[in-house]
Amino acid sequence: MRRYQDQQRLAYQHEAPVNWCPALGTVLANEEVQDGKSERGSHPVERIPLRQWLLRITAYGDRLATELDNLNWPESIKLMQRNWIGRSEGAEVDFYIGSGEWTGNVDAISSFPYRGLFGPYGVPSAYPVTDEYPKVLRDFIAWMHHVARSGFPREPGDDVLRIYTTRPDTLFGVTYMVLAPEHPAVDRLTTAGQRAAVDEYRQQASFKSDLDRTELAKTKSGVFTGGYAINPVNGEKVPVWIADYVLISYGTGAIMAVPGHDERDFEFADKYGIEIRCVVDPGDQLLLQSYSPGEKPLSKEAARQAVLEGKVVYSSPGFAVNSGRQYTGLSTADFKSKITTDLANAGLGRKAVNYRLRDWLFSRQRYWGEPFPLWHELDANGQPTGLLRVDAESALPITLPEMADFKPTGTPEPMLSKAPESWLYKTAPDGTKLKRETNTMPQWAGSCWYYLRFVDNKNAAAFIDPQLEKQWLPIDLYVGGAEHAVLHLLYSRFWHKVLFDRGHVHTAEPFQRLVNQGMILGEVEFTALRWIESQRWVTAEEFLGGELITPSGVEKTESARLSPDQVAKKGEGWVVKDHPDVVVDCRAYKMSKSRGNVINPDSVVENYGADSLRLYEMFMGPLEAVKPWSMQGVEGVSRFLARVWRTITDDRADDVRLNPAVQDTTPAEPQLRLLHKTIKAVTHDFDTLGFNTSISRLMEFMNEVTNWSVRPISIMRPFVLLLSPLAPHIAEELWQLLGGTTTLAFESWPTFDPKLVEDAVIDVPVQINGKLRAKITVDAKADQATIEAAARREDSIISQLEGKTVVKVVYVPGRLVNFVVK
RNA sequence: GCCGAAGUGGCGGAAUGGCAGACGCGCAGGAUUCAAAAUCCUGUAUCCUUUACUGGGUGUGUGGGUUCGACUCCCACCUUCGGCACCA
Repeated sequence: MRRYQDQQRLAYQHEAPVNWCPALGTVLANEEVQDGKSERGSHPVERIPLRQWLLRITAYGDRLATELDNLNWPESIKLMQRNWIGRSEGAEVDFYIGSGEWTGNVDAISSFPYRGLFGPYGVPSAYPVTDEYPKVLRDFIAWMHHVARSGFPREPGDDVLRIYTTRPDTLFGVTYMVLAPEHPAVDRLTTAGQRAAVDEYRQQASFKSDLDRTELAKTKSGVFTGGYAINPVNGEKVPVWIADYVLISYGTGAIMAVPGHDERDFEFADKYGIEIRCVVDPGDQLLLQSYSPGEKPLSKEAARQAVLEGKVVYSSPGFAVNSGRQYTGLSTADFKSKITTDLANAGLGRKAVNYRLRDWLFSRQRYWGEPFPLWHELDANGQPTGLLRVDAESALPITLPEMADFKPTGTPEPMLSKAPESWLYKTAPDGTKLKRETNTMPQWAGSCWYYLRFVDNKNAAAFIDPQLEKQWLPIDLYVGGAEHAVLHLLYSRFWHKVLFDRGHVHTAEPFQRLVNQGMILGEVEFTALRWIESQRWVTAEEFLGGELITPSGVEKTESARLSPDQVAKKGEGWVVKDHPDVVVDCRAYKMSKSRGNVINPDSVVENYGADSLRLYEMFMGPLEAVKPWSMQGVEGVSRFLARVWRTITDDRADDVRLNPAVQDTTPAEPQLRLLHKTIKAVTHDFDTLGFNTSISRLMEFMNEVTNWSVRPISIMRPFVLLLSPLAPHIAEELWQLLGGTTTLAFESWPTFDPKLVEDAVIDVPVQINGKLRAKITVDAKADQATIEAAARREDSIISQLEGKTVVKVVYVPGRLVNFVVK
């Protein structure tokens, strides 16, 4: 009972190889490791076995994947999460291995007249089994008989290898099996003759880091264990190998290998000379996906022939061949569903779902981080008994102890194990000695629920008031970076669902709409290659060589930065101004310390002010686009804000006072029109998150206003309101100057009068065959006949229409007139 | 290799299928100034044409298509950026 409960818990301890990062002094979750390096700081990550805390996020894998569907998120982020979760459907199948000791005439197994799962004579036990067959075959038949009656066992027995496959339709194409090197059945299967080789391979595999495994992904390696298993669908004996291309942490850590229809298996079988058997006929379709290493593309029919002969791997759907009487001829999809049912009925397999997603490694060895509210029971000798106790709610939150030194030591020992004894130990009322859990939570623990706490952050009785939760959540719009796609944005969805299941929040999803702001890159850089020794530029011609042979030997190149006035545009690209044959690379890079292109916002604030920084970031381009930084761009918006300031204040006065041109008068109609058009445009742009265009609207407004000798207060006040979300500090000051008595944060957003945004006369472009030939100015309410007639009066139109026949006139009300002529 | 996003002046970028290049930067010329900074004004895709800021051609990565009309929609390709990468 206790063990079953522990198997279901959302938080559990588990000993397994984990991502240990010595430089950060902590273990990391899979999501925090990229290309074998830490996501923060790019430090090397090793795999070492450690007992760690995990959160059972895989239990939510299905919901985390399917409930993405109704969210208003970028499709690319949804896809990244779905790929990371990596749900796949297939089947688990047991391959019989018996005790592992196969004595007697084992070759006879393959000549045994096996007729498939449900041949006309029923299960294999219907065949006469005599002593001439080896013991393992008799055991196999007895086992088949047994599982046919008792059903597929919940947990695999020691006498089978349980595999997971998404292609049960290729069971007849199995020519070997592969276990992960760490698989528990390896010992039992390894024969005396193969023992040394197997042990050596396992040893090597255990030292390989994730990075090594990826780097070596090009070439497969493995070792034959010497052992065999029996394929349940045809009774064949199948050699069992170990190889590190099979991962212990996915599926069952064991696979059936079908080299005819799986590229990895094909590569492996090709290398080790294992039989490749075709069981899927591609027919006349999808042959483009077939793959033939090191050879020229084949014609359609030749490619099909190569697949059928097992010379080329084919992993797409098709029609079954060589798959026994019941299955041959079936389409891949039909085959899958039929054999899955048949296997289940025979107790040999079952439908199964697997996830690429792994449980979330949730403990860290750093000092900073929330301590776990857990105590380990200690026995009389001070050793942990393995039993845990949980802190009472009243003891929460657990605060970190005061420690003089809390820098990471570079060992996996948690920092808190050096905490003062008073913090570390206590005795329970029943006399049991207890020691605190000394791991801490990762930084994600806080970001998983901060948005809930923000709503009600002073509440001492609950983490959020249920009424407030109902009122404020879910979050309508969440702006965040795409780099959190499979980190924070996945983790917090998981926590939110747990809270939802327990009734603490009323929606299953925390963030309704997600917008990814694009990354800001460093300033654009010009770089060109230079020979290190001679410091000469590498010309386009030399570049193809890559190395220069000089009297002193081989000369290498380095890349060097150029200033904008050293380069010139030439055709599509850039070249060095003084050496037009030297190609210059022009692009912006991700900000990084190592590249030295980091822009510190503090120094921008210091030089230009927080409003300029904010306004520039909004003005750079679309919110979601990746954009390079430009100091000159900051200067531009800074100039705009200065112009706004001078337009409203008197810059010749010593103190801050209103510009004499700003007066409390009735605005003229053109002034009102400009204001209302601006209100309309800015409001629209805010709704669509088009902040860059809303700022250009404000700039256009300003370009007009600076020409006005009288600037009515009733025009300037709404303008300041429009500006305030983008440049709040300067807006606030101007607001007060314009007579605002309280902060403009409490003012309501200005509205526009529809009558004032329509013009009385409009310019209508006139096209001939879709080309612009003239523009006419007409009354906004003019009808088609009037506009067409006016267009025909234009000189340029008259001359263009001369001698031609108007076939058709396209008129788009208020937009354009187009004469189609012959 | 697989998946996703994006390609428009010297640069960042703008354009419900309807005037391509708004707005800003940069650059050039001018005003102001003893001078400079700051500020203000004018011009600024490209080629041809004209006494004329005249008129015309070309032009939104490449090639096709749909349409009266395409930066925008469809097909194929190229390039760049981002993500994943033995997941059976």
